[in-house]
Amino acid sequence: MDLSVTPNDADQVAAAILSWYDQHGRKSLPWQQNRTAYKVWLSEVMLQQTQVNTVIPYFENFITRFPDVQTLAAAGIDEVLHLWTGLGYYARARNLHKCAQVVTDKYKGEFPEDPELLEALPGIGRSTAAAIAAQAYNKRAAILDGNVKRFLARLHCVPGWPGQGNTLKALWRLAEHYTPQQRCQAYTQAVMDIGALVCTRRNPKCDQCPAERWCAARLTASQHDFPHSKPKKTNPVRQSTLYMLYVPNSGYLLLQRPPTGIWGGLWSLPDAKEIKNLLGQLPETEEKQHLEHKFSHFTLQAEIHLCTLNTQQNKPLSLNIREQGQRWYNPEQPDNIGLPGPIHKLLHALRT
DNA sequence: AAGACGGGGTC
DNA sequence: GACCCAGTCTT
Repeated sequence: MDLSVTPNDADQVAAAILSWYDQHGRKSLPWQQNRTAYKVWLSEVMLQQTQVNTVIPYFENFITRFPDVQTLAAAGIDEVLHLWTGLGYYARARNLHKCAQVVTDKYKGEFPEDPELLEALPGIGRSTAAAIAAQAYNKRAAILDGNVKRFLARLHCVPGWPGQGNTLKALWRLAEHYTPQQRCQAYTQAVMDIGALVCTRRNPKCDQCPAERWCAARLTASQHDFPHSKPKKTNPVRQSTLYMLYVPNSGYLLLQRPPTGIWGGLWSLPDAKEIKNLLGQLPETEEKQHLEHKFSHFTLQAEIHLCTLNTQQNKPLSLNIREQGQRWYNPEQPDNIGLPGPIHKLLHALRT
């Protein structure tokens, strides 16, 4: 690893990056128009582990429904999760909502400028705090997202994969090293753009890169070796049984999942144990479907039991359904609630 | 320090 | 089908 850098190098590299940004950088992303800290924050949280093109429609929907942080703070979590459905990592949506409330109550609706204060807010870590400080307030703060990690790992041939402690430490050191005192808003956008558009994972366009002349990987033709990829392990398979319990004139029974864990806070189908708790017994299965869904860390295989409960049998259920965390869902008139993608698909595939 | 947490895009 | 992505939080 080549960490033999001098301040002079950093100034030159940053100047080249800024010059590249003026010519080629992205300046018309939705959150760059009429820029506010609220928009920057919302986009940055959405962009955690999610790519720009996926985020754009979600961002537009959120801004339309929640034009400012107070409106978002005042909304119900169910509606926030509903608009978030499909983005994944639903803890982000819960933290987003909580953060909006803290900013509204504690900061009178104005996001703080200090990265340390920003990082103390729910859902804002070191990189996102820096991104908000730099992009919304043009303060000097170093970011280190996936794009910047790849760019810096190549620039200095940093060994290891970015999940490793030492690797991350080296990358943060480099990120701090190159971040300039001036024009930090443009610089942070520039390094992200370079990572996304030029220093891509495969087929990097080194001839278009403003840092080509300083890049250790380019010099040794080892761009494809950096950053090292995460050691892979085989994903386990988890099996479960889920019930699509239909009650005429009511809909399908959904239960809200716990706030943490898979599909946290979202509404999903009950499993056999939950059905038994509610009905005292398992209803007769009319039809079975198979569901397979791959998560990043395991594969879910579920057997879906389709059941219909007639009105005479469902007395106890009718009473219990008033409990919190239980609801009927009518696909014909869907509620604005958070539904996991595969569950939404199941509930709406029946209309044949 | 390591693992949990999603769904979509890409090749 | 494998791999990756504008990270953060929990243990």
